[in-house]
Amino acid sequence: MSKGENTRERLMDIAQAGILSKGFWATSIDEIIAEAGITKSGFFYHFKDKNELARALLERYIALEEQLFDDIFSRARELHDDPLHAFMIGLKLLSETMADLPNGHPGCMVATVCYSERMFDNEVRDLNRKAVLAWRTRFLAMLEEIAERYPPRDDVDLKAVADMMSSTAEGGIVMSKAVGDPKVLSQQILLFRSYIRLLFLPESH
Amino acid sequence: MSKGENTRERLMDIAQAGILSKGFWATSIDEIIAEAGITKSGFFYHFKDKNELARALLERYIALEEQLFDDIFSRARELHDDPLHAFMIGLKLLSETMADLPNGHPGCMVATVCYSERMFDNEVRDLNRKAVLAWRTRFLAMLEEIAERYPPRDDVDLKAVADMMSSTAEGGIVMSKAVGDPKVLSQQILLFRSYIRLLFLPESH
DNA sequence: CATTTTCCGTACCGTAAGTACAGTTTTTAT
DNA sequence: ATAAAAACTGTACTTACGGTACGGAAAATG
Repeated sequence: MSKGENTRERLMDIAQAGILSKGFWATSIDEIIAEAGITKSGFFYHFKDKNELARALLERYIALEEQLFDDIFSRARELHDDPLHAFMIGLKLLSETMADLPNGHPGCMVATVCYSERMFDNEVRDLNRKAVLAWRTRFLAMLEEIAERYPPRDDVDLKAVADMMSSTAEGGIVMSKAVGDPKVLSQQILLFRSYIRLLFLPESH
Repeated sequence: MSKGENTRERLMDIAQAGILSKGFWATSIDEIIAEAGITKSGFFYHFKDKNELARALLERYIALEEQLFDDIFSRARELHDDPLHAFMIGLKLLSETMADLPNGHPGCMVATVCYSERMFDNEVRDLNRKAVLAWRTRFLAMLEEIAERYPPRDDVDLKAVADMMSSTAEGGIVMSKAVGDPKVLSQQILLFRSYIRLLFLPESH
């Protein structure tokens, strides 16, 4: 990593920490550059305005999430060949990963953008939309494979069930932040897992 | 309603619309007073600062939500005496109510506060926490009544299931906003309903 | 009719985003 | 070693916003 890239990453780290706890427009550039030990001109050399900072942060965040999902669900598939059981294992791993975050999940950049959408340009909003639709596609593929082998016990739209994974995460993060209890998020993921079990797993009499 | 209260309400209406679409700190006082046709001094007569505006908005929002839940689930109980079926009817009604919102759900003030928590004082954050805990209590009571008659088919913490109602709503709102499709929220509520059915309703062979 | 409530007008302060632009240091390629 | 490109610094400025201070006026109310 070149020196320029290094500084850029550092600025983004500092910005993200502030943004997820205080909100985007409450995190000042002055504050970011003070912590980074750089001047304002230096900041604007890397990002032409705050919107570009937001875009960069969102892109990086989305890529990291994709990586996390890839890691967890491919690991789960290694542990069990059946798509349903692998998915269940993956959800357990995900729940544990979330529970192990020292101060709870810091917040989702996607939700941050949603709750101040008008302040970002079309490019940022579109990036956000595409990330969520990519999650939908990812989980829909898993669910379709599951549904082939295990007929669902309720007439549901699998696309909506795929969205439920993301929705559970987003909702869980908000709830965790609201009540100040990091456990709520992992608990909600486990409840989604419980739903998947009841929806697909045949009753064992 | 006196003239003062009237103006106060109008200011809050304008502020809320801006806040839910742009975020709290992106909605300027100048912008609010311009739309309300009032001066800055007039604004600060009603709210000593923006924090007090946030507190007032949150209080009003929470009260309205409580009213909505009261209406829907008491109406549902009128339609069916059994707690499980009444809950299912209530969820259907809630889903329809959300689907009927012309431009989709405008956003949840509770989530807005969560995603800029450090910018609000303890009073506002505490108000937020209490509202979420009140939702938990409300739905937990319903679920306990259900669980008495219908033994759950999975070993779950009913408190977490109660939280799942709020989590589904919060997550659904974020997802709806992200993909730009108001239907996602009502869809997610119906999936929560599907979970409740599978969790409590005995299999009909 | 007196008083309180509900505002208006104006002037001001500090902070933040962003611009402009010239100059300087540090890397990197040749 | 040196030229060129990359990564900044420094200063000065503009605009917008949150918030304060304070005197006064219109309007509702008892």
